Amino acid sequence: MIIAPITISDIAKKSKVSVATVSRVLNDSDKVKEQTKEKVLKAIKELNYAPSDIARSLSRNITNTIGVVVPDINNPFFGQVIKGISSVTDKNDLYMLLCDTDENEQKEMKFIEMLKRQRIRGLIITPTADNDKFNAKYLSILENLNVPVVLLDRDVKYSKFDGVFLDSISGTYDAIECFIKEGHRKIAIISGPLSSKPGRDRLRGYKKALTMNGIEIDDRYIFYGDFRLESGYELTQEILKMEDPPTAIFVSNNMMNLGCIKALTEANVRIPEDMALIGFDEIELLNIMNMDISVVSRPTAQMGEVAMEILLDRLNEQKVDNQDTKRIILLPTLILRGSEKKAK
Amino acid sequence: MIIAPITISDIAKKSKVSVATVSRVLNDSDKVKEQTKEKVLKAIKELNYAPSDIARSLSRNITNTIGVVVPDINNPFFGQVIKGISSVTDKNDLYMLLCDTDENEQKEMKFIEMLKRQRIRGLIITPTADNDKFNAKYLSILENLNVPVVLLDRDVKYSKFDGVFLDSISGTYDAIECFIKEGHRKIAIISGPLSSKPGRDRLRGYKKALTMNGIEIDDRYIFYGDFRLESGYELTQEILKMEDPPTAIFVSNNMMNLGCIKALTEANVRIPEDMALIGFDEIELLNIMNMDISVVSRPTAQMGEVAMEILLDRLNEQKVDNQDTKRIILLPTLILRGSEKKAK
DNA sequence: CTGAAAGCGCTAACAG
DNA sequence: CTGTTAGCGCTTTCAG
Repeated sequence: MIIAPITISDIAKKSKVSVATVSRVLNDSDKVKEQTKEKVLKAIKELNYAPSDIARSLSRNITNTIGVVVPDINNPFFGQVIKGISSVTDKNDLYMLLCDTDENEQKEMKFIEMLKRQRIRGLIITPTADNDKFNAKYLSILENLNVPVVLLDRDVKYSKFDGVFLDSISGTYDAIECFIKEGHRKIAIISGPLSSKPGRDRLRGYKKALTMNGIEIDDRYIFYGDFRLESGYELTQEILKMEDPPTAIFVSNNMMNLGCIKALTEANVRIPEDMALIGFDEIELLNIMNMDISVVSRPTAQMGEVAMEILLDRLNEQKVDNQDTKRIILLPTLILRGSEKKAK
Repeated sequence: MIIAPITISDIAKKSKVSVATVSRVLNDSDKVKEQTKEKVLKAIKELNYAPSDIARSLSRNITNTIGVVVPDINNPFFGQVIKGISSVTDKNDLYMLLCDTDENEQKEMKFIEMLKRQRIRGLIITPTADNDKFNAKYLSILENLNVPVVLLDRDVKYSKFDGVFLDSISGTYDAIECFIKEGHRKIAIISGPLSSKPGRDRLRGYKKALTMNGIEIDDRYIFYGDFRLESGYELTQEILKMEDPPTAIFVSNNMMNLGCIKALTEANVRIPEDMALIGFDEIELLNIMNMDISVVSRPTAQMGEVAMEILLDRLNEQKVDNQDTKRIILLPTLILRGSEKKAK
């Protein structure tokens, strides 16, 4: 189904001026006599004309679309991030080409190449692999885009792209220190996998907080999960079976946190009377259900906004080869709701 | 930051053929001698060339992008829908221009006009206003797009666009009938606002089920909410205060359902021993937390898929003016988890 | 099989 | 102020 749309020359003809003049009123560049301008505007209205951005892009040799590549739209984190990005694109007449990689690296590379053909002006991306392994092919594809790239939440090793990240270490540090101030001494952590940076960082924050507060690190209290609900559930059960159990648990992400809460609830362990708890990331439902769990909260929408603003700056830059990488590291907020308390 | 990308003529020059030939190997149209083809391919690889989709679009007078306009990405329903749409676009070399209207009609109209300039080939949209009021301007903007439009979940009055919807009536009907089979006779409904079609339909399904099963409709058991959590919460409190309370409640959407559960929990009303419950729409986290609430479940991702497939069919159609509107009405599924049971 | 050349719809000098 | 014209990067006849 193809319907030839109205073009600029249709307007020119109808209003008896040249296409150049029409173009001028369209971009209100130069001066156009008020009278002719009105004629043109009238024709535009009558024919219901909308200029073709694609012709314009070709002619100007620049588009107004940016690419956004995320691993999973259904993850509330990315939903928020996209909202944040949109809020900036909306104000700047930019379009968002959205790709959902499903955490699939192959798909991701394909998307990036598609976006290159679309001549996106810039890219905001959360790479699928938060990998340590150096992926030369991946990096070269990204670099071959030849447009500014802003990383979001996940880094790409050996790259010098701009990025917006979160300081996991300090978030965890604050949480643990809060436990300590409450009087807890035996504090467990359900950590993420050490192969991921957030996993490592959160564990690091935990250790640092203990050390700085003169509490010895006890390996028995360190548990390694995989960020999925089940592991939070199982590890919590293990914790409950310990001979000398902790009085507080820090859980490194929201899914494991749910698993942990599930295990505690099933075992009739009251929070915080029997076990104090702080988790990483909000869980909206818990708040709704009046379950007051303290969390380290990330400014998600803001991450999207900031990423887009960095990108915008790059787009407006004059120098082609600005080498100074902009890396913004946002701080999470510790939100206390009582679950961190220590029984007297 | 602008870097002139490699063009087709760079390739032509480097491989010493004409641009026409390069174009041919790019589209593997016509026959190209194997040998020259290889030369060209080699040059493409070496220069890391990617053809410009926008130049191609202009020349072919057709793009490969479709517009998707939703009211709120953060609503899990639309997240799923987008996944469904993506699954089809991915396979068909189509790009998705995504717009989030924030339930704002002005924004929505602006987006549609932007999409027109982008010369999208088709549009999938969930209109902001599920309105009865006839909005001539809105309709004309949509029609002026001059591309196939597929409505998703919400209808536009007096339009003849294709669409994918959900049969709310039958979903609710099944739920209520299930209550009745369990032995419930006093069944309440927390309905949505009657100004919305889903609101009306769900109430209609409720009434129909009662009538068909010879149970008189008792207006005291009909409560009107606004689809938001608070109203579910408050109305449930009202229900609990009734002199002759129902033994079962049907709640018309997920947010009100949460509110209802919250109220029941706070009042120590056990589900289903003290009050049976079925809600409309899944709430993922309830399942995770082992809260077994029966629901009428919508095939969300499938709605997106189907919508995109309808659109695809339209794009491939020969006739420009195919008048037969395609309207698919999907059936929800009643998922029983025990919360519908009647105490003996 | 391959090249020349006209256009796709618009912008941007360059004249006038 | 306004018109003419040469592209933007690609596809697509039309010849050869």
